[in-house]
Order: sequence, then structure tokens, then C-alpha cells
Amino acid sequence: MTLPTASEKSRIPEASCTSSNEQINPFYSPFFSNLTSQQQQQLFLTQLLLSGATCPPLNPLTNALQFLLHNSALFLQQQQQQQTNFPPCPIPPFIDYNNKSKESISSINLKHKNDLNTSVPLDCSLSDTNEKSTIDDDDNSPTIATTLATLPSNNSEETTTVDGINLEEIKKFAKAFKLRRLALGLTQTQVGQALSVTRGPAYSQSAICRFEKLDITPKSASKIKPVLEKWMREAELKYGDRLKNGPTNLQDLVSDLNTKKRKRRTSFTPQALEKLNDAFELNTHPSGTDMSTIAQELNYDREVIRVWFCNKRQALKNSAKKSKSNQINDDNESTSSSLMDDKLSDTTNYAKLQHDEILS
DNA sequence: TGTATGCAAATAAGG
DNA sequence: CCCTTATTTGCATAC
Repeated sequence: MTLPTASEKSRIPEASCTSSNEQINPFYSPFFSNLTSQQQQQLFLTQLLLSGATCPPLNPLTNALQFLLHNSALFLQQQQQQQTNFPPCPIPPFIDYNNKSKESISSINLKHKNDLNTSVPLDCSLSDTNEKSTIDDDDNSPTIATTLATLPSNNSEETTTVDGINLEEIKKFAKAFKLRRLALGLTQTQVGQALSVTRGPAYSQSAICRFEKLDITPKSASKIKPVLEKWMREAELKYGDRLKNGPTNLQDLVSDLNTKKRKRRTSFTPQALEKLNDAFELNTHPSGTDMSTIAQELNYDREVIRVWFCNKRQALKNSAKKSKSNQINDDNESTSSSLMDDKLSDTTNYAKLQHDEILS
């Protein structure tokens, strides 16, 4: 297992840092504030094409605009398909993915395997030959892939469930989803962008990648699965009557309104991190007012700062625990971990500051 | 270019 | 409200 080098920690490029004070295009939700306008445009096109949440017909102008956007998006899609050597718009019907036999799935899979990124183990399957070199069975939350891999292979026909979650079913869907996505000529990134625009939870390219590879816990998978299923159904409809410029379905406007999107991940600037670390050195438990001050100084949400301190404490604690268990025999460095423990268990500062805050 | 992945931000759950 | 702990998830970037 290769440990990350220290240099890896300082690889946050300045330009890509997102802070809460960056400009926000009001047309899109603040969640997209750190996308380039080009990305936003593409995202918008993707939305029209895939979300199923497009507007009902309003007036001729709107329709014309929609039509243009729709067709330009289609054009882009077709270009992509040609680039990847897919037959033009075959879009094989694949609605009953749950009932597809394993054989047909794998045959389609093999067909596309050569056309696509060969570095990716496309068969995303049980016969994952290149298992991770380190069979990290010490993980407390094993992924589906590892669970299925470590399982005795004799019960291939039996359903393997964890916490009432059917792993085989998820695996089957993951496979079907990937096939469908590729058949539509879409990348993981594009699906992620489409999801970010639809109602309900969104997932990034990373998440989709992990889902397809089953590199997630059963719990996570069962959460993502319905989202992807829904998206797939809508994509199906979109492509089903593509030339009809058909009426968009409004059904999902009323479905799962309650679900929220996750807050976009904050990227701190190196300067901000430096200051945060300095503050942490001085006090691991800053008071509410302290955090407000820091937040104001650095121009981040106070909540973001608070969470940063929580995570920092957690990381410190974990690393102390780790280094402690790592060095069962050797005595060197034992001082550092005990220092960390001392620091974290020192709630004197925290309590005192809280008291001060109450008084003020 | 797309996909895979390390690190850490965000969230959930139980005080 | 804030904490801790465990976990989920995404940004940045390596592959």
C-alpha cells in the first residue's frame, strides 16, 4: 500500500479553489457557482435533454429556443457517439434491464469493450481479475465488490444480502446501468451533470464511477440506485421519441420534492488553510464567537469553519490512534501521539471559552 | 479523454 | 446550538 507523500498534501491549485464569495450565476443554483460558463452551458443542455423536468410548452419563442437547444444537444451527443465508434443512435432497447439474462448483458458488454477506454475493466463483474493487491479486510465498512469477492463463490445463484440489501440485484443493476449509459454514448461525467440538475439527490462522476465498480457500501448503493434508476427511465423516454420533440413529462416535478442536494464541497485556499491550521494549533476548540471571527476573516461560511474544526479534530484523533497501533513494538514517535491525545483531551480551553461566550 | 482514487468536506446519528 | 464518531461523497488529479 503506497502511502501518500507529504507533497501530495500541498497540491491544491489556487485557481480551482472555491470559496463562498466567488461569483454566482443567479440563473443556476449556487451549487453550480464554481462551474465555468461553458460547463454551465453544457449542463443546461444536458438538463434539457435528460432531466425530464423541462418546461411545458409556453409560447412559440420558447418552443423554438427549446428546439434549437435540444437539437444542438443531440448533435453533440451524436458527435460523441461517432467519436467512440458507436453506431449512430442505435440505442438498443433496454428497458427490462432487471430481467435481462446475464449472457446477453455480457455479450453486449464484450461488444463495446474494445471500443471504449481499454484501461478500464469494463466487465465490471464478478470475475474481477485484478483484485486490489491489498485485500484490506480490516476496513470497517466493506464495499460490495470486496464483500462479493470474499464470499464463497459456490452460491453464485443464491442471493447474497447484507442488512437486507440484495447485493446481487445491485450488481446486476450496476452492470445494466453502465451498459445503458454507454449505449447512450454518455460519460459518467455527463450523467453526473444531468443528475445535478434534476430534482432529488445528485451524484458526481466519482460516485457514479464507484457505483459502477461497486466500490461502495451496500448502504450507499441502495441509496444511489433509485436515483440512477429514475434517471435511466427518463433518459429512456427522452431517447425513445427523440424526433417527436415530444411533450416532456411533468411527473417528476411532483416526485421526491423533499430530497435535497448535498452542499458543494468547499475547497479552501492554501492561505485559508494556513490560517486555519494556525488557529487550530492555538486552540482546537474555538468558541462560537472565535469561529465567527475566523469565518469573517477568511470569508467562508461560519458553518464551514465549524465543520473544518470538527473534521480536523477527528483527523488528528484518528492519526494518533493509527500511529499508536502502528508502532506496537517501536518506541519512537510515541511522544507525538501522546501529545495529540493530550491536546485533544484538553477541554480546559474549550470550557473556559464557552464560559466566556455565555457571559458575553 | 474518460475513469479511478486519495484525501478531506459534508452529513447522519446519538449525546 | 454544539460536540463526537462513523460514514458518505466530491474535488482535484493521477492514471
